[in-house]
Amino acid sequence: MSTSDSVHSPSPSSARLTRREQKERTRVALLDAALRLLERKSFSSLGLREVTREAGVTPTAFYRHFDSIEELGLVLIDDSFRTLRQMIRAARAEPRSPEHVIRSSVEILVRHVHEHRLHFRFIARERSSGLPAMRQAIRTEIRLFTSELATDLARFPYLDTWPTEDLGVVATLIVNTMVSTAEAIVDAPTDSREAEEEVIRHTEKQLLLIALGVSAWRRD
Amino acid sequence: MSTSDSVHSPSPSSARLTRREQKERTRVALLDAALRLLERKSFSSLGLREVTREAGVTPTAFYRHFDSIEELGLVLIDDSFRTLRQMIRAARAEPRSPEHVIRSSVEILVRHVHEHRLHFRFIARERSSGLPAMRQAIRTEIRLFTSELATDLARFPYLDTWPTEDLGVVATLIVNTMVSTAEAIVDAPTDSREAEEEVIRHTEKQLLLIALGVSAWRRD
DNA sequence: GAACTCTGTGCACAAGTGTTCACCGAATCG
DNA sequence: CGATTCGGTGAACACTTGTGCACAGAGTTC
Repeated sequence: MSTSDSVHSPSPSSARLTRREQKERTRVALLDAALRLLERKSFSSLGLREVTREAGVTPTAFYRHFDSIEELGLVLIDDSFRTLRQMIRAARAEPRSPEHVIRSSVEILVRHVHEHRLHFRFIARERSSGLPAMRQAIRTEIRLFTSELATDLARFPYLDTWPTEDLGVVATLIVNTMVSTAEAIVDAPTDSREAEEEVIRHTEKQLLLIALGVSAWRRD
Repeated sequence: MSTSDSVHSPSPSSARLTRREQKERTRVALLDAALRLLERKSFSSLGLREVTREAGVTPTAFYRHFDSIEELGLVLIDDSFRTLRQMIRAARAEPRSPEHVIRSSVEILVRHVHEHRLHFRFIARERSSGLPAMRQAIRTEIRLFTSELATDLARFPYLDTWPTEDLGVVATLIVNTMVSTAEAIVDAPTDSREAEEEVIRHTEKQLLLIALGVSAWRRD
């Protein structure tokens, strides 16, 4: 039990806190605790008391921050997708020489999955299992990402003449591949470097295959 | 509450039952009840009492059939994959003219998802969320399917010269696409015919794209 | 500095959970 | 037919859960 420190007795680093700071501190403590527990459990089996116990807070304190665990879950999804959007922005900012776009995209994905492992794990878990509200939120977020990718694709020469539907099909295929890759990395044991290298190699080949298919598409 | 019929008072169709029959009957009643509940809940939040209540049986009766709910879950996975293997056998038995292989494969997948909606839903849910034992079981089953597909691919002309690793990459890509499609269909509202038509059309295009990519692969 | 605000506490409660036990009645067996 | 087996019941247990209420004590405001 390492959670013996009460929230009331502040850590030695910060002598005294304003109320806002204090409240925010236990709020993130609750969110972190939940995320930590969600590494091993699914959200639907997550208990309010369980979270507060992990956070080192009484159950009743929970209600000062959230009306229910569902609400906390939605905040968690929001946070998770915030980091994912950061990733996408990073990927777009990258200087994109066409021949290295695949390698660098996969590299960025892998790095972000490692840096925000718990967030990705949580999304992967709840994507097809969670409460309807969560699944909906996740799905629309992924859909949004997909359509952004489609408009990005439309900027490439040759692809700019494609109908939007077909661009969407390609984008969906790419996103699905990326999602599978992310899930594979999250599920893989943390230490096995070579297993991950294999996943990366496979993903790059799959994306290359898709790219080849695209360039052969209307050549009949 | 339509579960008022006790298991003890046999349905009028079958006057008297042997003990084996009777036991098997409540066993499948438990499994069916669980599967029914799992359409709306995730397995980790499934309670023993909940299942027995839905099945119209006392909680203690459960232990006459399973040691725990986890065990019931594994049986459920087994059953689910039994139907999936049926599907694969059906797909392989189909006369496979190369130009229609995509259309017929997708058609078979869609039909089976509809006929065994609850099984597919269950697998989709627990694939990335369930207990470790379940996830492991599901993953190895999908992996097995993938490698079978890879050996099938190796029988095609032109592909028979490919290294097994690359065949595996292609097979994985195809299976991922199929899994995504199955999930989309299971999640879609049951009535919307046009939404499903769109999913089918997209899937076929994606598979065609992959096929094109494959045929362009070593032409550099 | 006094009055107030608010975040966290402690206690209580009803409801639900998994599991054990003795028991019952009908199918099975000698 | 009598004895036995066994799939079901019902009551009881020790817990855990979510939630409500009164209260404490530190931060805030006048």
